[in-house]
Amino acid sequence: MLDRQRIRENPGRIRDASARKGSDAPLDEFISLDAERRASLTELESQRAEMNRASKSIGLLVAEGKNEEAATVKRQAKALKDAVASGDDRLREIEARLHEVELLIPNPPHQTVPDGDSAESNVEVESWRSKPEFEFEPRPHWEIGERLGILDFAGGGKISGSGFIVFRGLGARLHRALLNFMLQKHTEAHDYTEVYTPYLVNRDTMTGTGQLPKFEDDMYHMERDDLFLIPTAEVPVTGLHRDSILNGEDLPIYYVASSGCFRREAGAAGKDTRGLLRVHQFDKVELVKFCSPAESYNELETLRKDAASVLEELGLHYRVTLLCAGELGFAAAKCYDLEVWAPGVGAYLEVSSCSNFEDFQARRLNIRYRPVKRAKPKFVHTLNASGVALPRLMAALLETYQKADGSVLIPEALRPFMGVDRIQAD
RNA sequence: GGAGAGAUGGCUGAGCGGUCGAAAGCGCCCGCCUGCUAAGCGGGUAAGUCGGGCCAAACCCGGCUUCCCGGGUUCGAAUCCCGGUCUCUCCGCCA
Repeated sequence: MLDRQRIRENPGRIRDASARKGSDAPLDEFISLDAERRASLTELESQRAEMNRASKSIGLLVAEGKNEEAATVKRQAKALKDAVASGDDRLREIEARLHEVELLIPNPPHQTVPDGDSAESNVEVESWRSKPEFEFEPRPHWEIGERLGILDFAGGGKISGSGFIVFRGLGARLHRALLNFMLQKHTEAHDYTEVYTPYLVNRDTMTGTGQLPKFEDDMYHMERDDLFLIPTAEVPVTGLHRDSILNGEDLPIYYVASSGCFRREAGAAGKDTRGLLRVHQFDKVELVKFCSPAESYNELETLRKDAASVLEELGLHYRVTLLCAGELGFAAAKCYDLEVWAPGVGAYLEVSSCSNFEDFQARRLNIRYRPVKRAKPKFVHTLNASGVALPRLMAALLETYQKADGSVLIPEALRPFMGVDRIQAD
């Protein structure tokens, strides 16, 4: 959600920005509704002021015992009441429509975001180490996993359907080890506060971070309770400070949360879906920051480094791309993708999106802070990054550390969490 | 799931048809006092929005809205009535 005044004063700018994102935001409707709202608000308020004055004088007249005069004013007030009521209904209707429309306007991209409408226009900004060399043909993780008996795709399909996965034995332990490794890193080395949140959230929370109303089809929805399964911990963690005024001295606030993530992946059927590449349920460690507007772009850079440090410690080759405007999410102003190299699949896998939402989510969620004591509250900036998504990380890890004999070496950093230094077939 | 209690400003908490945007206290801010500090004294301290004071920011003035949310009664609702949400207590159920 954008500052209404910003749209009002610069509709052309916002229109261009939406176009860069490839969005057909209903700006004309917004502008006319906004004008209509302000006109009827002014009118209604003057009517209401008149009525308030009348009511107040009745109170005074009654107190003075002038009952006949009070009765006269009462009759006048009754007439005013109807005018106010109808004006109020009209305003409410306009406001509701205006709000619906404003929720569909995307966050404009930051000026450093390149133009473009496909992944080809993304800009690689960094690359860490190089692709590992193999003396044999590296296998994809689904082959490695099934040969070792640690990934059970059939089991997931049987109990839930395609796109659901079962980890077994050391595979399940590797899953747990990776989560613990990442959580420990972010809490101890990077000073994030760990939180554990609900996996089911209400409609308001889902709207606050921008998933609703546009992307309802991508979400699992519990109709009976009108609750949604979270697609990322970003949703509950960012929602944590909804409707509050934070103390400026407490900023920045850093949170890390490990959670299950649930995505219907409607429309993505058949695309990069093999193995662990695209599943309906996966675990992810998420980093979320709340900070002042002046700091948010610095925070974005450190956020990205914090997320990438996971890959570096695990010795996995990755690259960082700056997303072009057309690839940028609805709510983000700027976003880097972290892509880890999976030698078996022969592709870079997106394991983290590091985004600055500026005040877009904060406005929807009404999260503000006081820069200094007694100052007016301002909206915070919110950021988040995966640190990182688990299945694809595991895929890259299995493929990078596979050996000719089919076993997989466990990287040094992970051994304390695994208890073994290698996974091999029984 | 059943029964009961509650929801008021940054916090605690009073108010239970009119002058209440709301007592009092805490916290915070400004000032006074005092070698310094503490204490004391005086004052100020909710948010949003619209309009005006200047074009913008700060600030000031005025209107409107907001005492969990929605609806109703009334000229007038924090206060009365109805519905809902959440919190707490007890019972039931349950990992």
